[in-house]
Amino acid sequence: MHDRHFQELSAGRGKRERTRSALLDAAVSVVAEKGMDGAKITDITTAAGMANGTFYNHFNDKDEILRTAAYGIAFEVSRQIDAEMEEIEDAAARVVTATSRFIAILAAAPDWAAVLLDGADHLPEMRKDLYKYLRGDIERGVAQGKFDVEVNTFLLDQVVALVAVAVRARLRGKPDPSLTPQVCESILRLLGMSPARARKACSHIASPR
Amino acid sequence: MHDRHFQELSAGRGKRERTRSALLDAAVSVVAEKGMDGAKITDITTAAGMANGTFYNHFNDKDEILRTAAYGIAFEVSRQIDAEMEEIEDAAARVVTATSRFIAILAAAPDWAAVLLDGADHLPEMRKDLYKYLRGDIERGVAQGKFDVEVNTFLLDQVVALVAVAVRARLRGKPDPSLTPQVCESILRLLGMSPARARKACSHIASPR
Amino acid sequence: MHDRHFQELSAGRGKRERTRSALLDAAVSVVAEKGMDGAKITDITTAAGMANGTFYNHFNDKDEILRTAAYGIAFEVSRQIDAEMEEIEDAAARVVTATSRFIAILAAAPDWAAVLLDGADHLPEMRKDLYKYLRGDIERGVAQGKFDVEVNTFLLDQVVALVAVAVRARLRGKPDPSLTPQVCESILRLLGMSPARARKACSHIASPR
Amino acid sequence: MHDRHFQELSAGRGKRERTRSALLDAAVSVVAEKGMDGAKITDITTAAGMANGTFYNHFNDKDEILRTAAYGIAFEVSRQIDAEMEEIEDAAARVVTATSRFIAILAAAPDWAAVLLDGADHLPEMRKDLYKYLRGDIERGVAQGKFDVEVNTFLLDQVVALVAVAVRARLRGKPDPSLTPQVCESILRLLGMSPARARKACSHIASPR
DNA sequence: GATGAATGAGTATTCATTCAT
DNA sequence: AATGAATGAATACTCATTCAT
Repeated sequence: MHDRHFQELSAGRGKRERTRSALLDAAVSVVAEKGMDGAKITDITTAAGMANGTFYNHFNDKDEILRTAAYGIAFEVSRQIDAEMEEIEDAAARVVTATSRFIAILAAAPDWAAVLLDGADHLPEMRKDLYKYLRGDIERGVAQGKFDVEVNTFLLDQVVALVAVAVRARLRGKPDPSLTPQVCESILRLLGMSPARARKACSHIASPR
Repeated sequence: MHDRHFQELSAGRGKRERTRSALLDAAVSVVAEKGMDGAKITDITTAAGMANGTFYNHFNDKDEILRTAAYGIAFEVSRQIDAEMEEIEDAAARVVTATSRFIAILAAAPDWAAVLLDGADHLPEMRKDLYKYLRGDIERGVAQGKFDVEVNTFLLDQVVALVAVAVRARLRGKPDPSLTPQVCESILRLLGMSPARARKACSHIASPR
Repeated sequence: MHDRHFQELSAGRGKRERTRSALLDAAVSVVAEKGMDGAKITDITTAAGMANGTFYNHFNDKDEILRTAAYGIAFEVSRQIDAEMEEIEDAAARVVTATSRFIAILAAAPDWAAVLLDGADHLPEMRKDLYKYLRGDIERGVAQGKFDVEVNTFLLDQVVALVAVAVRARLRGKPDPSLTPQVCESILRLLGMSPARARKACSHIASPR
Repeated sequence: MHDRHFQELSAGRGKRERTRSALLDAAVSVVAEKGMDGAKITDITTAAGMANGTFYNHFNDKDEILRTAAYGIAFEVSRQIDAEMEEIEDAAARVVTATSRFIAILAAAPDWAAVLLDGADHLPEMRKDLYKYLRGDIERGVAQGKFDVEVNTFLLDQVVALVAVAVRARLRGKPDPSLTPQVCESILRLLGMSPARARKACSHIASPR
């Protein structure tokens, strides 16, 4: 959520940790601007206000810092969403909440969005964790009789793809309050809810900002 | 559908055309292997069995050849699908046919799939054409009372994303006959059909290979 | 004096000669535009409306065509000047006439000027012929008691340099009627005439155009 | 005056400066050997005993290093000549001294001569500074009644051309003690002095080496 | 002879990575 | 640990020249 997420995490820890975190934060902002392929080591160290050689005191190569940054962000986003979902029982509500919160968080932190979207392509392992949560909620919905769908990896891929479309649209254009409800409805339809119930389940969402 | 698609198109034409086509075919196979960013001019000319300088007799830069290749493939795929859809009136059947044929064609020509998937990211104009067809069929379905959905760009993005997920899954794993029906069902659900009708509309599909 | 000087020379001769001449004329205009270093074989053949391979049926390399073109032009310019000087006896008048005619001819044929100026740098042998004429006139002037100077190669270099400065100035700027008289005066001064006599000897010149 | 002029200037300064200077010195010697057009980045770094990539840590392109080198040399030459001219009042003596010192300096540093001669063609701005000094001295001579000439850019071009001829001659052949007096006389004649006075004003010059 | 496609050596430039200070 | 200069492999692109048709 913050431009200096990693530095905040390492506050109080040793100098080494702080330097490392500054590089991670710099990497995030550079990737947001230029993409993972376009990000150069020099861009990152410059953004961090350091000499380029410093990079290699903390990371072995570009891949390592990008992976670390992407995982760090994915972890933080998961953490935030988890926290807000603790008390929600209804599976449809859980899916809707997770989706809308996910979009809201990334809308508020476009740099993170860029890193996660780019990371999803370049770092296939990253999806796995995400899938665990998602699968749980969907299976819960099937058990509750709310969803009518076969739960498999391919389904999860589809759901994630829809969320990604929404995030990308959110990044690209100006805020559109109907975007989040739309994609939530789509997901619920995908999971087997009728259009009417899907709409109802999404009616209370306010798209962020 | 063939590894030498462009060469076949140019068979009988002059030497210049044949060389150009050989480069296009080489580009396709290189992109399939390394992606658009990873494809180097040298890779392409080597794959085509030519000197690197020859490339520049036919294209100005990587972008030009990749764009040409991607459009050429998109055109051919569209042509094939179009031909098969001429007589289908029912919008749901049209969507299902287009989707399943699209997946089938790309499953049989994985190199093409790679180029189109990569091209969809790098060549935004390429989506536009695709969208025109798609939008027509979906609007027809709404008019027919089959679909219950607001037709906008964001919706088209979602549908395309689902198809892309299917193609990617198809490329990645071994053939799974349930994959195409699954994604067709998902799309129909997205468009507002009930799970039951969606399933029925997809029941006759045989996933390719 | 003409854009197609070499073609005119070869008119009536065989096809081979005409093609060769077309290349020479093309070379002249390309060199005028881009300089000797900047002129590419392709530029020349394109300007001549031929395929690039044709070039090598007539010349071994770029150097050869440029040298041939430069010599051809130098020869033609010499010829014209010579013709006009036949009857002039007075050495000062000869020098003034040769200089002013030289400038006038090149002012009327800027392409030739570019080739000769560029050629003077790249083709040191070219100067030799020029020097023979010049030396004769200057020695005549010394014999006539008009000039007061030691005639050596270095002196000729100086005279030629002054002429070149005038031609360059003529090419660069808009016509200035005082330019030719000025440089003629300079040359006569260099050769040992008093400012007053030098001026008088140049007073009748009209700078070209 | 030295083969390592730039390195001497930067002696004692940081490593960065020293490397940069080594490249400048290398550039000077490469240009002396092959000319500005013929000088390749690789030639320069090789001559400096460095990897080619190092070049780009210090200069953006060939133009930048050549311009820097040419200006650096022009500055040093100007500085040396200026120092020796401070107390000379007589305009003719100033012109003669500047000219003969200029030739002497470049005769002792042929690499510099090559760079300045080439630079005069490629870097038109470089002439401007030179012209300022020259114009001042000539106008002074006119005011003193020593020179009889109209002072304009074209005149300066002529004077500079004569000096350049002398430098080139000096570079080409073996030392000729009469060369410098000769060109000085020529210049004074050009400026309107009589052959006799011109000769006298140059009589004391000893051509270098 | 003319053609023009193919060639490949030559050159500039970028950038991840190393390493002496 | 931090620095930042140096490195050199990788890559795009140009263009004189060759040669089969």
